[in-house]
Amino acid sequence: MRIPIQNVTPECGHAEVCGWVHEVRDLGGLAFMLIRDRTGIIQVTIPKKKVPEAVLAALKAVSRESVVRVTGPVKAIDKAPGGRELVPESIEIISLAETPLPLDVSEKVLAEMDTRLDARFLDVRRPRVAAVFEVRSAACFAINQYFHENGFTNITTPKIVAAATEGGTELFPIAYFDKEAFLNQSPQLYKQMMMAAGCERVYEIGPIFRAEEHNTTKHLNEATSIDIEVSFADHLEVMRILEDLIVRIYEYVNKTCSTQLANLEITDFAVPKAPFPRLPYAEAIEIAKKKIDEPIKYGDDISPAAERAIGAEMGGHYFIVDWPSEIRPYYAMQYEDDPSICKAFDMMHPRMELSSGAQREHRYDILVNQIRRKGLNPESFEFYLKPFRYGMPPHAGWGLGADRLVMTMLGLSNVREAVLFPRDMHRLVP
RNA sequence: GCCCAGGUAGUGUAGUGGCCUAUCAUGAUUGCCUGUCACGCAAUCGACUCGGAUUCGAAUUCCGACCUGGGCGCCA
Repeated sequence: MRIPIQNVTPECGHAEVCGWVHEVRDLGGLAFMLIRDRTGIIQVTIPKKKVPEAVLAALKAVSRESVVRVTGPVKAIDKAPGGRELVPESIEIISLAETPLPLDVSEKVLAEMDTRLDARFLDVRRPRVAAVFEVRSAACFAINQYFHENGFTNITTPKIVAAATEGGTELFPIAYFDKEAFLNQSPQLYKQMMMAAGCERVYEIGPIFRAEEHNTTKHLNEATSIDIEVSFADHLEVMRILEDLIVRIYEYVNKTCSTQLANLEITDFAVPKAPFPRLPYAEAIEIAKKKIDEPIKYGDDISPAAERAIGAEMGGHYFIVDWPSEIRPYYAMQYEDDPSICKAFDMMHPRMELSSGAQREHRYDILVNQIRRKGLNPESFEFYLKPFRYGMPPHAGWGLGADRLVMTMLGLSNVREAVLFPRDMHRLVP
């Protein structure tokens, strides 16, 4: 029976371990072989005069990163790493790795991102890389748990859609039998439709696709979005849900991922505190004006430099609220007393935007007017507008970038670090 | 799409016109070595992205292509 390496102790007496050959050090009459599985590394010590002929043959034939099965007695030895070692009765080479390797798993020489992504399967063998995806998995678990505890229904919406439903971003066209179709940029319209379906509280974690030719460390053409929509809620209520969720994710990672955080050399993991500050857009612009040189005025989008300047001032997660209606989508609800601003918000990490959301306009006539005022034709929105004519509750929601969440939580410099197989302008393989 | 910086052994690098038969590290191969833990020692192997131009001479300068990193723009 195979034992995970972290569970191998002298008390086991005898053990069988399976894993990858991390390193071999041959001292002559004595050799050391380090075996790694996802739980840890164990030293296999081979006194050449005392082990079977077949073990010597395997030692000679094996290459780094080959998969092996090793059996033998476990001994407590102070001078061995972890205080224990395995003396092999048998070493079976299950899968011999070719040499040389496309990158150095033992990290003596660090590879560049492009090289790493080309051989991602080897890259992820590095504990510090695996740790990112283990933390990402823990975060996903915390998210699912939070939503289930809070009465949300998990939904799955189509990723193949007929038309550009929101305008703005470029879509990827695909061949769909004899029709034109696209990869969906957002589940926005579908989750709103689920409000008309009476589901009241829905969430989805899924891929979104954007055909923008951007070339930055925080944009990808395929991203993972965490989306919610809540009936009978306003923007303030879904903002509370969002900050609550962020705190929950950080707490859960902090509680369950100490090994992974150690592998990532993160010693100061800080759980943010709710509530996050609410910074009106107009004030955000004033901060940016004071701190950076470029010309900024009310009504502009917030540039990356402005985002960083405001983030430095705020020092932690925060919301930007009360956005000008003209720079938010048609479906954002405007304030009754001042229609020039709307009930939309962005949730920011000091480094970048993580989420945006709003209370939606649920009143059919007003919504149609807002579509017109954006210069769009309501007739092409019929599939979206139809549910609003048959009993649509007031509702609000947001979308949160999962990749950026992991990136900012772990202080990664490039969003590609947080995605197993990132898709950008240049990369389609593997 | 624009701008900037790059492309040298499997990996990561040094090298600004001749001293390059190209540096160093890591790796691979072989040999020696009984407590390594980035083991050590010795030998060997392995590279200038592609095409064109300038020049007596190009890794190095110029032009073009392709590729990569970063910034900006774009990004419901």
